[in-house]
Amino acid sequence: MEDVAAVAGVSRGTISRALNGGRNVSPTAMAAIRKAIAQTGYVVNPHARSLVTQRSQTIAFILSEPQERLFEDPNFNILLHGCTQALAAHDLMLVMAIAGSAADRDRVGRYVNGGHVDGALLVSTHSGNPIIDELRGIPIVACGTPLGHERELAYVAADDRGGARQMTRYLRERGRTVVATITGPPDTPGGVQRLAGWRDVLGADASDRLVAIGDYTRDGGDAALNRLLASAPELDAVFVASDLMAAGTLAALRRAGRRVPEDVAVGGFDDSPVATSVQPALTTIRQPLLRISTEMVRLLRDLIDGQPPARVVLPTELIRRDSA
Amino acid sequence: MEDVAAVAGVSRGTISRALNGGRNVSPTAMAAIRKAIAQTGYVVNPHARSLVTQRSQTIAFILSEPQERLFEDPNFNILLHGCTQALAAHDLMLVMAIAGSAADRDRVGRYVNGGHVDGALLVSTHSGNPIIDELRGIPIVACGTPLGHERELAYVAADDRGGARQMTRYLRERGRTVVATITGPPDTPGGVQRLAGWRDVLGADASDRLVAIGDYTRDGGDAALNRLLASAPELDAVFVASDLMAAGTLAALRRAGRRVPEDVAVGGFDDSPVATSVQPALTTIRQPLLRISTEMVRLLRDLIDGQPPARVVLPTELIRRDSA
DNA sequence: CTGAAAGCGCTTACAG
DNA sequence: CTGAAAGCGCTTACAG
Repeated sequence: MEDVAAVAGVSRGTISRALNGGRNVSPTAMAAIRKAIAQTGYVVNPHARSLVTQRSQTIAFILSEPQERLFEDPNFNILLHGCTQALAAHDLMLVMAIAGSAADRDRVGRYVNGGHVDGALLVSTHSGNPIIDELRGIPIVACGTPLGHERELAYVAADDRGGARQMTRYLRERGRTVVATITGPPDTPGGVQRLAGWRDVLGADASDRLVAIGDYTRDGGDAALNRLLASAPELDAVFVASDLMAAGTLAALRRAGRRVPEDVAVGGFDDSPVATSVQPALTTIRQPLLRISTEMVRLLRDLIDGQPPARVVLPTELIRRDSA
Repeated sequence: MEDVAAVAGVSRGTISRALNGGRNVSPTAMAAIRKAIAQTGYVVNPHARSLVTQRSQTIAFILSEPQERLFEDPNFNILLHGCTQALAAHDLMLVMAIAGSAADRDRVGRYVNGGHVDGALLVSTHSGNPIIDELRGIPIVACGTPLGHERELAYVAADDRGGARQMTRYLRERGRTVVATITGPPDTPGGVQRLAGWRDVLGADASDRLVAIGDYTRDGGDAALNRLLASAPELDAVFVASDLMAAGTLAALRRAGRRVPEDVAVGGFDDSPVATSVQPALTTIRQPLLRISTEMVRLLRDLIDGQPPARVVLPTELIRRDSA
């Protein structure tokens, strides 16, 4: 910077002003500085800048899943990609923070609280998320309803309940009479709300026999369907709370000799890449993940700018394919 | 830090020494400092530290794919996860950098050259990668052979050619006589080397009729198989250079009324999650992605420590499932 | 083993 | 519009 100042014939203070918005810099000085920067190949030292501004221009993307399962979830990719791009548009960088184990949480907590980042995007499905309590004073936006923290935390979520209603209604409209469901884990917002949406539509027909609890994995979906086949063998439709589980369901139905959709209609949730990779392709509920990403970033920036935490719930969309 | 010094009754210099390895700090001082830190809740300011050490303790994970296709590739997840964890083990953080467009490359180049990171992990399949030239003087380790930069760059790769040989040999040993292949793009190491491995085994039988060029996408695999069906309708086996393409191949074969593996055996490459999600499950070549991740991090740390660039090639493994 | 001091490279009131 | 100066919070020879 000293060199640039010398070449441009101005003081370092003026260089700094030119670099930061150009307020109070004469056109002449501006031009000289520009030329001097090009000539010297100068780049600002981010640490020196951060030291005084107290801003790092980076955001933590915290993955707080005990099993680190999110890494197998195709939704995660879209979210990560979306957030990275949305942040980049504002010249913010994303740093990955995996907080699976207690030790990880500790490390991530120290990192985040240590002033490395200006805020955090929190991605986790389970409630009672222990990392939240370790993050003190830093702006946070959660992805999905943060069960148990709805009040304090900003978050962006898809309309899980509404989406579940859409799908269940669709299955009934197609003439299905016994619509079972495979849920997500009961300690996840999707697990709770997608089940609630199903109940909304079935009303008095929502018997417990028709409910199997899944775990958002393919194998879990497979196993859950087998349980349903035992408790409600007459079922002719299943609303499965995630596409990945629905893929397992499809396999289980095949083994059981039930055709999809002829014998059993299967409706998924997510519209993740697996939806089109399985056979038959899944009729499902699309979560607007890209939109969720950009909204998360918007909310986080607002938070950093001192605005109060906000919540955004985004509508879902029914995608018709072959499984129902 | 001033506060801690006051509470512990020592100078800031001593605190700093205690924080950085504890060299030349008496046990008494050490204990007092520890207590003072706990009492005050002190955390070091990373920017101040980086300003003097010239180290940021963070590494860029650069995704340099024109189409940003890597985000749809399940291999990518494993790699990202593996790298994040391997870095975490050394208290290094990973920052995502997407360099798809020219504008992105510019941004990432400025970021990386600006001293934000201590090194970079470069993930990209295509050669002639323009970002490489923008990264000056910073330690880099590439994932996969960086075509055109093999000499200067450190990299970690799976043994593509050897793996292709394994698979082709396997198909022949199973009694298949006309083994076609669907390749990756010719400007990617996998595209080149997996084809070479196939040629190694087929020798004089490696007719161009049996080769279709793919693009590592599902649809590309589908289309490529259709071309093979036209140029070599008698084929009874296909070695497909990626599992994702193999998934497309399976779909195309189904439409063509050819049974897998009875009529046509299909061998994939990667052992990515799709391999087990398709029907029939893919016989494939496993790339040791986790191992690749840890090796990349090891090499990068060595590089940062001033050692010369090294190359590591890791063996692959044949995974037998149902498609061949 | 310890403290005083210089210095890392910026930004930002402040006075002009 | 501009420059001189203070200060951001650390680390690291240096002298003791």
